[in-house]
Formats: sequence, structure tokens, C-alpha cells
Amino acid sequence: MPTPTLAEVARHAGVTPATVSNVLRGRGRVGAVTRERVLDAIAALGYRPHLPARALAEGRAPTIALMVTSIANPFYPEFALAVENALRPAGQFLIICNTAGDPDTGRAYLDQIAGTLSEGVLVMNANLDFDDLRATELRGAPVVLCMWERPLDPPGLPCVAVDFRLAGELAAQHLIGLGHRRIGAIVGSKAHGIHAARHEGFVAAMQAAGLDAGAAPLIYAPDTTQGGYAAAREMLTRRPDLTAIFATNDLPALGAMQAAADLGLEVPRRLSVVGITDIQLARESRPALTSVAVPTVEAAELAVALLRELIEDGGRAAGEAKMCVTSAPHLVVRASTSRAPD
Amino acid sequence: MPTPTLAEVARHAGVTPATVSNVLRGRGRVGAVTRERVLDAIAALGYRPHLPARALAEGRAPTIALMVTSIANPFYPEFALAVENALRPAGQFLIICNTAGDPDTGRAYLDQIAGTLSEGVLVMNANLDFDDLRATELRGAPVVLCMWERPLDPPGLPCVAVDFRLAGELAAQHLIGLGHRRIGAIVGSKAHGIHAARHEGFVAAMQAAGLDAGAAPLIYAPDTTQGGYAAAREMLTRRPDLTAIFATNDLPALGAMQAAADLGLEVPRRLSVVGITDIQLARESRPALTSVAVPTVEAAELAVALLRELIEDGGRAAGEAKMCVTSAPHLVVRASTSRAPD
DNA sequence: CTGAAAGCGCTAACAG
DNA sequence: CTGTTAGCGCTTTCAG
Repeated sequence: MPTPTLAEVARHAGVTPATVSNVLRGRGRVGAVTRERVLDAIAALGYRPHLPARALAEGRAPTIALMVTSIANPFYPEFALAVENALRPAGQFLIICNTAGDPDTGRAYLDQIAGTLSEGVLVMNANLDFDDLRATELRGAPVVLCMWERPLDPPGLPCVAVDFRLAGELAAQHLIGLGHRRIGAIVGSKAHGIHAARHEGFVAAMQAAGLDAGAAPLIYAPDTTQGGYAAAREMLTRRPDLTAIFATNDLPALGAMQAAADLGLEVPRRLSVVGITDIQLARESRPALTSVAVPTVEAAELAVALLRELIEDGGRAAGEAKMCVTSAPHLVVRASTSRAPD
Repeated sequence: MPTPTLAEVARHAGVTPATVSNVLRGRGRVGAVTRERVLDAIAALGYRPHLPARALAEGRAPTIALMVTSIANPFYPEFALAVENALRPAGQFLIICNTAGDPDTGRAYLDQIAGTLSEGVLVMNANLDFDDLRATELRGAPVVLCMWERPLDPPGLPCVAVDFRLAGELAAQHLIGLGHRRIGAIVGSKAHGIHAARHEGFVAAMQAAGLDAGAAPLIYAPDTTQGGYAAAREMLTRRPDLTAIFATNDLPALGAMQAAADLGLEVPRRLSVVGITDIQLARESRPALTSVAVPTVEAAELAVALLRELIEDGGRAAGEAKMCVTSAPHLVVRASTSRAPD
């Protein structure tokens, strides 16, 4: 018999639905013996609350939506796992929305579930229209950007910021400290794109070291292994004198290592490579990738906490666009970097 | 103003809620001009249906649950993406449930959402208790196992089967065809575990070629890169005469390649390595991994289709445990395998 | 401490 | 063709 209703449990226990509800949620005092009888009935019938009904009655929603370009991008699953772990204690569930980088798909998701099925929306770099996000907020479904890249430059939406400029700086300083002078940069997405802050940090560190960052080769490439591969291949062919490559993300950095291998340039003896994020793959590649680690789990937890806060707040703080900043990124040295050859 | 209700739209259009509902879902004939007015009101107010309310009234649920051990395992995201793509046209959403391989966590999920929030459950290898799954079915929430390993040996639950035995055979035949005779096997999970069929196929091919599969070194290892690394390291140290390694999954195969690199054994010149599944990483590793590709997207689509069928059927076919079989796995030769050294 | 009653937003007969 | 009516399963005042 497919799942009994609250009313059936009540009948079985000889009480009214209201009492069962009270027992279930610990509200309104209930006598000890009545409670026992109710609990027995619940156990005997195998009662389980009907989440949509509860959602309707409470005016809340039992899920949170996570918007990503594609869950198949190796960084997102780690983040999604952390989000789900943070959600579970509160009895909420995670809906994955793959936008494929298409703003229309993103908007369709927001229209369908934000505020109805999902109580709030977590946004990873999913190429969404900020106006759509603001509209979503106004309709009463809080939105949090999960990895804003520039703590000093708030986006006008609630967000968790990671100091990616610092990440770029750390990566560059590491290479410079190893004696590298001729360093190429592979920057994910186009100029002024999502990785601009990382590149700024790189440039700043170069300049601080008295190096001419303007003269350093720079290629904007898709934020994928293949993108990094192609970029590095081109760059290293044109500039065989480079001793190091800085990539704004781990996937392109891994691609760059492959390109080096295919060109017969040994990493790290002949060429050092450094990335940003420190995804699982960075640990597992050979040579293992040196990378600036970003606090993924912390960001996920902050994002969920912030979202929850906005939800509790019930929209009073709408428009305030509170920002949390994670702890700082830090360098993880592995085997893909070493002292510059003479 | 946070999302209007159907009733407000109706008032705005000067009709009753029922009419708006009819317009929305194309049921019950509605006059052209009334329809116009209703559509105008919907657009003007920015109406969006409230999914939980609809679910409650229809007695259906707007989501499907996907149970996995951890979405951070590199194979699952590819599958999850395919599932979500298959779900979207029907207006359903995907809830990710990470069980961490813990049957209790899995049961908790099933208890909470199967049949309430989720209309059905898709199960990847998540270490769930089959009794829990059958109980879930009986409560009216169809369950489909997404990657059953043995088409000839039905699990007693609806499933999509992939001929993994054949996959193991193809992998072995490939190595044998290249002249390899001393081949080590790394099998994910323990004896009689989830990868048993793959190993059987391997053994069968060995025997068919007149090789003594019993003498071939065999290590059961965790189904991870690290597991494959450790296993291969041990195996190659003990048996430096091996010329090839067969792994029942790509992650351990990649780990084996790393172990070979660390031991100074060049792949594929000195050691060939083959895996199963053909995940994205297989393409991206260096050398790129030869692997027996499994039809992931097809499996996802079949699983969704089967689940939908069971849902439409409304439980009449409960207990029938229908099985779909995907098209056959096929070998993808890349750079990690070559002729056996003399 | 427990029950009665109203309503969350939507759908689905059934009348008119 | 459109309106009326009655729920879906649960929560939540408000009385008793």
C-alpha cells in the first residue's frame, strides 16, 4: 500500500491530523502517551511525509538549485558534492541545472523552479544574465553567486568571493621565485572575461619583480584541457625560449603539460607549469600539477549558509548584496614546477 | 510582488481559475478570445506555475532522483549530464543523492524523497540494499538500475544492462592480439564484487587464446586512481616481466599508467595498459588511454525511458523487472597499448 | 493538551 | 465553451 497519509496515521492512532503533525514537528505540546501512540502508528504504517504537500502548506520549497554550465566539467562535481553535504543536515535536496552556457536555458530553469520547487539558487559560472538573477531575487527566491572572482569589486548580488587575484599573484611569485623570467600566460576565456582577476594578479607579480609583463606571451583560450593544449602548443612553438607557463585554471594547465610532452619538452626540467584551483586531477596527473588551491568546500559551505540566511530573512535584505570572502588561496607545490634552467 | 497565483491571473483576465488551468495545459476547449485574454494576463503578471502545488494536485512528482556514491567520481558527472538532458524535455528535474557508499544514507534518501519529491529513482552503483529498493518500488516509486553488469543474470529489478563481460573480453583480446602473454589484472572492488563480469570476460579471452589465466597476477583494488596506482606498483615490482595490464575501470588504469611512469616503465613501449568505460579522462591522459567504451549516453537515455514507462504504467508491471540492454561496448585504441616487446 | 477548521496553489470531474 | 465544486496532504491558528 503506497505510503499512508497523515490522516490515516491519525485515524490509526485515534487522534486528529493536527496532533500527528504536532508530534512530527515537535510543536504544540502533546501528552506523552498520545505521542507514543502516534509514534507507534507512524512506525506501524511506515508513514513518510509528502514533501510537496508540506512545501505547499509551509510556503517553502524542499530544494536548492545549483546552476552550472555542465556538471561534466571536472571542477563542478567537487563543488556540488560539498553543497549537497551542506544541504542535507537541513533536509534539503540539490537540483542540478546544466545550462550549457546558454542564458536562455538558464532563464528557463530560473522561471520554472526558482521560488516554486527551489527555495533558492546557487550560481556557479553558468553564463547567466544578471538581470534574470535579479528578477529571480525580486520574485522572492534568493540567489548567491558561489565564486565571485574579485572581492574588491562586488557584483551587486549576494556572493561568496574568492581572492583569485591573489591566486594569480601566488602562482606568478612561485615561478619568479624559482628563477623563471620568460613566462607565458594562458588565460581562460576572452579578455575581461571571467579570469581577468587571476591574470591581473599574475601581471602585478611580474611587475613587482621588475619583469615586463607586457612582453610575456599571452593567449586567451577556452577553459578546457584542449584549450590549454592548443594554446600551449602554439605558444611554445613560437617561443621555444619560455621556461614556464602560467594558466588561470587547472584544466588548461594540464593541457599545457600534455602539449609540452608532445613537443618533447620535459616538465618540470625544461618547462614549469602552474595552474589555479587545485582540482582532484591536479593531484593525479603526472607529473602532479603545482596549483594554487582554492577553498572549494569552504566556499560551498559559505554559499549555502548565506543562501539560508537570505531565505530566513524573507527578502527584507533584498538588494543588500552581502558578500562573504573565503579564506585565502594557497600554493600547493607539486612536481610540475622547478628551478628555471640556466 | 512575488509570483502571482493562478487565481490572481484568473481575476485579472475575468475568468475562473479552472479556465486558466485549461489554457495552460491545453485541456478542455477554451474560446479563442478568452484564451487570448488569459495568455495576456499570464504574460502581464509574469505568472509561473507553482510546481509543488501542481504535484500535489496531480499526484505526481516533478523530479527524479539519481543515487550515486559520489558525484565527484569522474564517471558519474558524464552520466548525470546525460540523464538531465533526457529529463528536461519532459519538464522534470534531477536531484543528486550522494550516498558515500553507505546503505543507511541511501535508505534515508529513499525514505525521504522516493514517491514524494521524486517520481522515480535511478540507481548507479551506490551500494544500496536491494531490499530497500524493492520496498521503494512497492511504495509506488519505480526504480531502475542504470548499469547492470550482467545481461544474462537479471537482478530482479528493472535495469539497463551493459555487457561488461564482453568489455573485459574485448580488452583482453586486444592485448592478446598485440602479442601480449604476461598480462596482469587489476580488478575494482573485491572478489565477486561489482566488476566480476569484466574480469570473467578477461579470463575467458585468455583461456580462449590458450593462456593460463590462473597464472596471471591479479589484484583486487579500490576503484580509484590511487587504488590502481598502488596495485600496479606492487604487481610490477613483483612481476617485472609483465608486458601489459588490464584494469576493470579507467581510473585504476590511469593509476597503473602513473605507477609505470614512476617505475620508469615506458607506456606503451615497455608496458601496455587498457581500461574499461572510456571516460573523458581517458582521452586526456598522456599517453591517451586505450579503453573499451561503454555507451554512457545511451544507457542514460534508456534508463530514463524505462523509468518513465514504469511510471506511466502506474505500478501494474511491478515485479516484472524489465531489462534493457544497451548496444555493445567497443574498443577505442589510443596510445597506451602497442605490440608486446620481444 | 487536543480538536476543528481554514487554506497553501493547482487540477479534475461535472454541470450549466 | 466556461464556471462550480471538491479535493491533493499537510500546517496552523484558534477554540475547547
